[in-house]
Amino acid sequence: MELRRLRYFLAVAEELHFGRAASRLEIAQPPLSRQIAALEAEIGAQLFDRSRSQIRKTQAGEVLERHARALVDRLEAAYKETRQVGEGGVGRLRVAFVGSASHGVLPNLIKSYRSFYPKVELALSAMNNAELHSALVQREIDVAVARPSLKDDELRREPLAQEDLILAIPDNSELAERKKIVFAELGSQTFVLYPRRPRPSYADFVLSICRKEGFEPAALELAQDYQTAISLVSVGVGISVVPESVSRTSRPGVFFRSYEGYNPGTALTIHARRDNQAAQVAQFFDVARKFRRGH
Amino acid sequence: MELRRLRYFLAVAEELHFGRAASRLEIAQPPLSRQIAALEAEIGAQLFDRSRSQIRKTQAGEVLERHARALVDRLEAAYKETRQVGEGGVGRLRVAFVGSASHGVLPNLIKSYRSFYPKVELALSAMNNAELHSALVQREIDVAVARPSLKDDELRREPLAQEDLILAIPDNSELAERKKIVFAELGSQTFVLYPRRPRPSYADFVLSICRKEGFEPAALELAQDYQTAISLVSVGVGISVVPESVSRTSRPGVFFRSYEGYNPGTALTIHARRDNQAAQVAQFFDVARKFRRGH
DNA sequence: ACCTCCCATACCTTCTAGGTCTGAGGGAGG
DNA sequence: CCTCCCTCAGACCTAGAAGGTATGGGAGGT
Repeated sequence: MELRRLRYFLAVAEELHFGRAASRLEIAQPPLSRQIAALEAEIGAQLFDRSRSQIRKTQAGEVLERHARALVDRLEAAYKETRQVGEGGVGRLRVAFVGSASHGVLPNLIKSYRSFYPKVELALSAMNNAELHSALVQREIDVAVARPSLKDDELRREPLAQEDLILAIPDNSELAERKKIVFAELGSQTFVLYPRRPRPSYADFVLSICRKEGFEPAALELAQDYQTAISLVSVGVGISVVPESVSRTSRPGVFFRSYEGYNPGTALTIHARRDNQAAQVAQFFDVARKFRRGH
Repeated sequence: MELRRLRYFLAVAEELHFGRAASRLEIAQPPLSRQIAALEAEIGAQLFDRSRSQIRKTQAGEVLERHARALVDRLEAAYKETRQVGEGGVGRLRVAFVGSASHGVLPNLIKSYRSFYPKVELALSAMNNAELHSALVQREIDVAVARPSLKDDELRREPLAQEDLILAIPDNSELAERKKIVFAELGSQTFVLYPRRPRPSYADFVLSICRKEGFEPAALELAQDYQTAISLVSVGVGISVVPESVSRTSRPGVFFRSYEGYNPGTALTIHARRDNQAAQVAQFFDVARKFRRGH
């Protein structure tokens, strides 16, 4: 059951002449005769009629020829496809990102990657930082775009973007009327934040700004993710501290306003398992690097 | 591009463990590692991630696995089908016969063969002796049923049936009224015969009976084949000498009558090229032999 | 009857796959 | 933190399969 014999068989089936088939295969004629004989023994059927000067295929030979041709072609195609997947030109890349990344540079990065590698199927999903980390560890995703980053020595990381913080304010809030907003004066507001675990969380980060500005928020409201948080703001539950890029998408019921005061900004970082050697991942990182330079 | 490597690859892909895969393949582990490495080099893509204690397939590995499984299965199926065709259980058998054989033992022989080898596809066609011969030589058919036989040392032959001759008479002929018909008294009749070439032909054979009975027919009418001849009889053109078995099928306008006089009978013989070693042919001859004994 | 063509056999050579031993590297447990 | 163990890979040798050359035998053609 070796493919060499099928290839030899096909050569003979096409030439109907052992000598010519052998020279086409660049071997001598006797080894070819032996290989065909061995194939016939292995299959248990005569493949050629050699009784005359002109040899011809038997019925069994005709049947095998059809199959063999399809098999050899298909094997070649399989090798080719496998190689292409290995090189990263085709395949699949599973990317997950924090919800608040979906308005800034990420969509452009995705577009850019897609134009470089149009045959790579992208599986996109939104998660919070904790879910991103576990999905990476479980190998459910290949690339995670986290804010600001995930702490794990198993992961390689690459900064993607740095941006200022701004406030998201309900449009019925008196804050919306003010000309300028000073962060230190927000002590009486309700702050919409995300879950505090795992630490250090984005919530801790925001609270550290409050502390720096000299107050603890009067009230907190926790949302599971960015989408929920911005919805709570839009219905007037409270204000939220968000990356500047989300203001590019306007949303009914929500005003975005910059503020005066401590603004450490926030970063987006892309992550992948160090042991994920897939070409698609390396290429995603390459595109991200180029993208950041151009930005 | 050798199949062995694909089989090895599949074993590793299933076990995800070189040692276990090797023992399943009944080889040692190092040769297996080398073959997989060689396969990866040949394809030009990493197939397994070996960075951790637990091996895992890469994307390329997943792609190749699907293809490889299908390929190995299909090759096995191809070998099996080829073997079966070689053994004659399945395949194709092209049988041609003289038109006058289609009413006697031949239909029963065909039925019998079909019940023994239901998976052999039978291609049946009717020809005259000359066409049978050339079709056999050209390998357009595998088996020829001729009357009485074909003279060619390239052919093996086997008698199938022997039967008496009878007369086919138009129903408006005065002969149809007679109680008994004496062949020697048919000198004034028009005889419907077949072409005289190639010699010796059935026409020569019938004329030799006339000569033996002491006359030359008053007139001859030539038809290309049996079906045409019997049609000419049915419209009153003349009488014809035919094998007894054709009388089993009644035909409007034609009476079949036996006669008194020289009746050498006529034989059906099956033929095949000596160099046609196909199992289906041998099996057809076997069935014919059995059939003749039972008859 | 001889020649020619073509496939098969005999015998030798070469190369590839398999075996054994061993080392390197990571993970787990003391 | 060190050690042991597990697993894969490299070095080296062996064996077996595939390839090469020389030659024989059978069929067709002249």
